[in-house]
Amino acid sequence: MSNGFDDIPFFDEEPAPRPQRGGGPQPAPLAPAGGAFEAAPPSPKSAGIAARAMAARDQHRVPDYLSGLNPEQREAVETLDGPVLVLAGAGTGKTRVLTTRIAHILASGRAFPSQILAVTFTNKAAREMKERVGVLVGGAVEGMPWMGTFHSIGVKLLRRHAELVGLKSSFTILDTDDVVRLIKQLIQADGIDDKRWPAKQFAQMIDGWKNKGLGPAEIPEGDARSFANGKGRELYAAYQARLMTLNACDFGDLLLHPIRMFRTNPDVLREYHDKFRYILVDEYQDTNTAQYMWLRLLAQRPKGVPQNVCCVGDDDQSIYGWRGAEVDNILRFEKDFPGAKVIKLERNYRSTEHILGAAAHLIAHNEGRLGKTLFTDRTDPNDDKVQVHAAWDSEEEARAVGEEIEQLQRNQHPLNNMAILVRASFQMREFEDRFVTLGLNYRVIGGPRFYERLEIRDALAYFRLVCQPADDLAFERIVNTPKRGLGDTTVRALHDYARKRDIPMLAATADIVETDEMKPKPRKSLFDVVTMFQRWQGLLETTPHTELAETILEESGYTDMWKNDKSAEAPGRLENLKELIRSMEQFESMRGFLEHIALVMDVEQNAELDAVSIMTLHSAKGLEFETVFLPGWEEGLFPHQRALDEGGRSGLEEERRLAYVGLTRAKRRCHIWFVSNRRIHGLWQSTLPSRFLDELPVTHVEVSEADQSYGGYNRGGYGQSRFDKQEPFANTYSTPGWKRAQANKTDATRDNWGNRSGVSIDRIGYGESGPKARTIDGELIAKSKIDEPSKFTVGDRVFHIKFGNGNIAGIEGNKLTIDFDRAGQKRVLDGFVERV
DNA sequence: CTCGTGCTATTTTTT
DNA sequence: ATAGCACGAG
Repeated sequence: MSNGFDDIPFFDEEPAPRPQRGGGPQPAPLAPAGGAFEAAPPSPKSAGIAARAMAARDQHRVPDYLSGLNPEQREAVETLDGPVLVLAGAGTGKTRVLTTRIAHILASGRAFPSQILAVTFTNKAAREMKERVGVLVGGAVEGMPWMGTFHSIGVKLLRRHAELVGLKSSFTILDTDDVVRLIKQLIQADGIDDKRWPAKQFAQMIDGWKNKGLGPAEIPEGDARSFANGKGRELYAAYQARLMTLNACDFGDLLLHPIRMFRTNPDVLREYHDKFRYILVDEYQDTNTAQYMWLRLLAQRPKGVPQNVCCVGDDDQSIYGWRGAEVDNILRFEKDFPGAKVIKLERNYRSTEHILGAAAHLIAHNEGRLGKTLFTDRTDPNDDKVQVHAAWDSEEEARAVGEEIEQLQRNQHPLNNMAILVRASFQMREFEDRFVTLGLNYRVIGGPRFYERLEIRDALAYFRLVCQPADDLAFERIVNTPKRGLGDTTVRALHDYARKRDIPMLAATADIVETDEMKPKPRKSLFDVVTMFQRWQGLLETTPHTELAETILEESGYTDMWKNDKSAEAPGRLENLKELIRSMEQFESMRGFLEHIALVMDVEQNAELDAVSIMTLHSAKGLEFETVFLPGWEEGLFPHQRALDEGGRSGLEEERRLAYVGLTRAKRRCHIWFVSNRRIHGLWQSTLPSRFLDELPVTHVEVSEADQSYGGYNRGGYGQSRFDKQEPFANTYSTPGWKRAQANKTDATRDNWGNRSGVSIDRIGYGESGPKARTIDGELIAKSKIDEPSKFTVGDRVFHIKFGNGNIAGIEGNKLTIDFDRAGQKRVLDGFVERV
């Protein structure tokens, strides 16, 4: 009680009032040394850390939690005053720095837990950070109310100040599905053809604008015109207006409303300036413009007051440009925050030198980097090089990977330490099929998510409507689910009635059943609906929420609907509904539960099972595995054709960063695969090895010729031994396609058929000239394919290695449509056929 | 209103 | 190939 802090509970969300509250420059150290910790409740762990930290400081010794850090990490942790940018390469201990920094701020008494704003992108990252800070500090995370995702913090701000942006504090959060349905209504209401102008596309446009921080008035004229015959802007405005009447926010609003609120209410902003003494941002390279504006508003300080902002990120791992992330944010940090200290973490603790060497050499092909080079001291002659494998087709690829995994398994490697990282999710199927046959456990990460399932969304709509009678989207979703004979006509009538009177649809329904506007049948159904909801609302405060949830699903006939459903998935859906109820148990109320899942759409996986992970490269960011398999390194798939077409050079660079992310996930072993034939959209396409293979350094990479046991590509895994019979095609590397790849590699403008011979297998992945960086020819290749006149003409008789002889039926750039004698009509790349 | 057929799109994903 | 969706018939 002596220092004035003792009465402030350590875990308290709001330790204010603080001595110097009320604006103006703030002295740097807030609490007297030890204040925060002595005020802690009797938690042995936190007291222990605190005591140790303090003791250590008194003795001029390094506190325990700092002692394991390398000098750069320590600098990043200990530079508490002023802006800091930590450029943390993959596997350099980024999370450790962040969490230790928080612990250090707390231990040195610089701030209370509630005065630290720590932002992440995903709930998973937030969860991990909380856990790890908890380990360091001992439970104090409970008292860190401002650690979370941009969105969850946004919600928190908005719930407090909703009225400042014209919302009520009870606003609902709409997810993508709701948004699309709402927009569709608006498009139709406007008499616009919703076939030509899909709601989904417009939802994405709005999302894009919001990512840039643009309201309806601020969007570029061109954008506004490009949708629905120039009605883009009006539609956007109408959408925002509709959200207001619904008292709802979409995800973008969770960022934009706080920004607007801060801009129009400087006094409120100042309150948060006083509050947040330290700001930390994870994965800074992924921030979009709106998040950037949000952050800058909060980070501002009066002149002379240090901006204690610490952003951690890696420009080389920026893989979300396509959804609005601005790498530029990280590149210009020093300009935005003058006097910033930039600390590079380049010492890698994760991977072997071969893996790092390969990754570093690959990423060096990108321009516009801040430039880091990962290194490790750890060199072990037993470490494998990165292995590149070729397979005939994707089926063989899956088979070979399966074999490799079984081999590792026989050598006592847990499946949990292995992952298959694909570029696109359609690639997963083949692996799954194969693993099912082999009886190999696997888990798919990031597939369709629990809360996005139909039955879950339906059930949630019921719950939402009970808690929020004004939630019209929920109403419309379930009013005729299960079927109650309420069709489009009825719902539209309700909708109109509600809009005219400016009341929610449920209320409108309650009104309308009192009248004779409806025919008897729908009227009866509507009456039942209204009665049910009134009953449930009455139970809301009195009945335990899980029990109420069950009641709702029973009484509404929703569970019966699935019980009577004969389809194969019905039992699973019922199971999911049970799971849903179970997951509600850990929440205090139905409202609390709904709030949680609006933001946290994922559900934790069963960690006990020993299984291989299968996921996309995107969802692999931040993870690590002993052994990583990277299949599908082929032109068109990886780098993806669309990234090339739509993103040009920067698209290619983002793909390359993705490759970098993939490689750096591996701790000890990394296997890359490419195939010669892949089925894309149902038809077989011949494929070229990815240009990224050319960009790997010879010193760290080894080409494994497909082993006999795999049936080898030159053994004719497919189509028997056609290869063996065709003289010129002794192996994949002397096919026309491969030759063309070689030709392209050295000179993209060269004749695609540059008939060069003598290409040996040693050349795969790198030229004889060794690992020197080459110019990036992605755009040239992409363009040349379209612009160049084809070497073929319609009607030509051609031979294809897989499909045999046929006649050309059509030509589109380098893609030929061919009527094959035996295989029927196919589309193939011109590089894979020869005139006969 | 419901069911069945035909057409289209098909990278990556969080909140 | 295939799944999801929209439209038209019953």
